[in-house]
Amino acid sequence: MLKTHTCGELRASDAGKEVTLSGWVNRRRDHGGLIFLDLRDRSGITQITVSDDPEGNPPNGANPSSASSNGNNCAGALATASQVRSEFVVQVSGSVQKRPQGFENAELETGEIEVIASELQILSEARTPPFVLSGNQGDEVDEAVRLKYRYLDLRRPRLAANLRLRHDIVRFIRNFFYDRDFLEVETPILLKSTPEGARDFVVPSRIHPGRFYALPQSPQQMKQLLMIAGFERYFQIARCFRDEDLRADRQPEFTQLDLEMSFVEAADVMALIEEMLISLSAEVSDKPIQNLPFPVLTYDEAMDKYGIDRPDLRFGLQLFDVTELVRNSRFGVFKNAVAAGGIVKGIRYPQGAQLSRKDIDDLIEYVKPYGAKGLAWIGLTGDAGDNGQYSTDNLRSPIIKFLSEEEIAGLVTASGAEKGDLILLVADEPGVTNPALANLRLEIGDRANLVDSNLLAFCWVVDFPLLEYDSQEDRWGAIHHPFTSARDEDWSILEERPADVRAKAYDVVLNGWEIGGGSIRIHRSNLQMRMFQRLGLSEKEVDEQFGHMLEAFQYGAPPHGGIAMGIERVVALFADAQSIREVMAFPKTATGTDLLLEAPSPVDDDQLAELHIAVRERNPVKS
RNA sequence: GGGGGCGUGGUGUAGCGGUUAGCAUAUCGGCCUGUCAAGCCGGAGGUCGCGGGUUCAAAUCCCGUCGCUCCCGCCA
Repeated sequence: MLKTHTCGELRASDAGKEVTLSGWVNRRRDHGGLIFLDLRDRSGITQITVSDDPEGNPPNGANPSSASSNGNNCAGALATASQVRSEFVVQVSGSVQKRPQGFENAELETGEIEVIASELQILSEARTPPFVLSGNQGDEVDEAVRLKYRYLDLRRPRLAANLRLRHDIVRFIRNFFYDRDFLEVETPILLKSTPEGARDFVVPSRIHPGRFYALPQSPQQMKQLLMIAGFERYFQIARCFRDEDLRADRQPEFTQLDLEMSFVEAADVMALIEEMLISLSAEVSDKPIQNLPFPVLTYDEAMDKYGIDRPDLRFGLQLFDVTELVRNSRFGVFKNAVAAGGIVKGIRYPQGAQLSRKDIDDLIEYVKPYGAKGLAWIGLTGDAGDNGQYSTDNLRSPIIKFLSEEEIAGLVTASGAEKGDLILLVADEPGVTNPALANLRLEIGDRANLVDSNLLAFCWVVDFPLLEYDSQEDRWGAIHHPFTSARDEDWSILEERPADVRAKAYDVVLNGWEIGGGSIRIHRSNLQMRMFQRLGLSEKEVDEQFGHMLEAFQYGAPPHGGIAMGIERVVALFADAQSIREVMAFPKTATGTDLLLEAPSPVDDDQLAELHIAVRERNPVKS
């Protein structure tokens, strides 16, 4: 070994030891005849002190010792140290010394000691890095630069800590399921394309011209087949691929904790995952869990109170519904929206009544991407009268003149607003009103500083609808996936009232991020067939695409269900990262490129020919 | 597919119609024995993403394009 100790382990109790360390030069502080090197390896940083004085010099020249030579090479080490630059890889031998009193560094684990170098050897020189790797300055650097030099970015303490945290989390998860008798099984990466769900990444077959494999969006079918195979408890840390547009929390390839269990009901899977998440949180985080056991919301409750199926419960500000109150309002925006089948909901902005017109306009702009045409707003600038009601004098609002006293009173009551608060309202179809207010709620939480970032607010969302109508394709589609079972009592209305069928599905949410979702599956082939038909697949299509599943269900399929959790999202939440890229070693950009490898890239014509592929130019050059 | 933001020495930024394109940091050289964002002195480094246009004059205004990013659609 080129080192006897790591750069993170030496303490005052090691004083006097002769050690050899190897690592990267984090920083150099050159005082001429005295040079300090901060030597970094993955375990930490140790200060190396290099001078031409082999005894190690007391501070401030209080006791200048003679430059006696005792056979080591301090002068050589000093000369080498003056050559050394940031990120050089060096090997140092020397003696561990307690630092002189007053010169300890409390910032460093090893800050009580320093290594007085007797030998210093450059193992590898380094070009000047494109950005500063020590400290946190690199956080400000353009992400494109960081991605191109990802191997340098990963030397930075924050990124390195994120990957270590990810390792700790995955190790914890594996051990948790090993201990509970789960079998870890690897499933294929080369699978079969199916039309349901996300767009597939596709791999051409050389041996079978014109045919393609698909990369797994998740190992869904394989894990169900493993249940039919009798394994009863399966899990896998599985790589998944989805060819869809990306976001801060979505990458084209990502990792799931995928698991499946036989002879269970939803409550069994939920209890197990809840236990896992509770102990995982205790293991890797100092933050307390806000509510135990995890609150369970139905989908309808979540949409009603938060406008979204993944509510951030770290703060209140529930939405309120005033559709009935304003159904016959003189205010046309409300009345017309309701008449058109829409809803009118709102949210309270605590102490928002005095926001500037610009701030309010910003909120209106904020809501527009979600389709809302605007925000109606009422500021409670003054006090309520003796009767508890607000008069026009004590309100600030462009719409007040359109509202009756009853409507104003009703709005104030429904919102729970008090003096100084601002009421914000959206009137539109539910598919616009809810997302607009849900995101507005987050924005208000942020602006009004209502979010306690030191909390872990887990919750379950259950009773999802099984199906949703796809107006573009004019058919019903599975919200979760086509193997999800309806609740037993709802099978009878699958054909007649598909919108009302609830699924045996459950999502687990942490601080407003959906970190996992699962369901109890259909395990009987006749019900699965009914489901496929409900989704509008012809018998031929079912046979071609899912025939193997239906056939498998005919050979003794146990009742089963499971869940999948997004590892990157979990790690990002525990790491306080804004993007899952921050917890991946080599992530791709928002357009799916790899700036380090420069992928995707063209391939040789020969290679294409072998795969029976012809590339069609997107914009043919006109000759 | 759509919308917003950003793009100026290596990095982070100021400048937003006429500047010698400023600052910080990194970098290079010199001095320096107690620093830990070391300090002090000095130097080098920019065709302002790219292309086109407007103008006497463009980093600055306009159009296009490329890249990064956030969001909508999409993501069972």
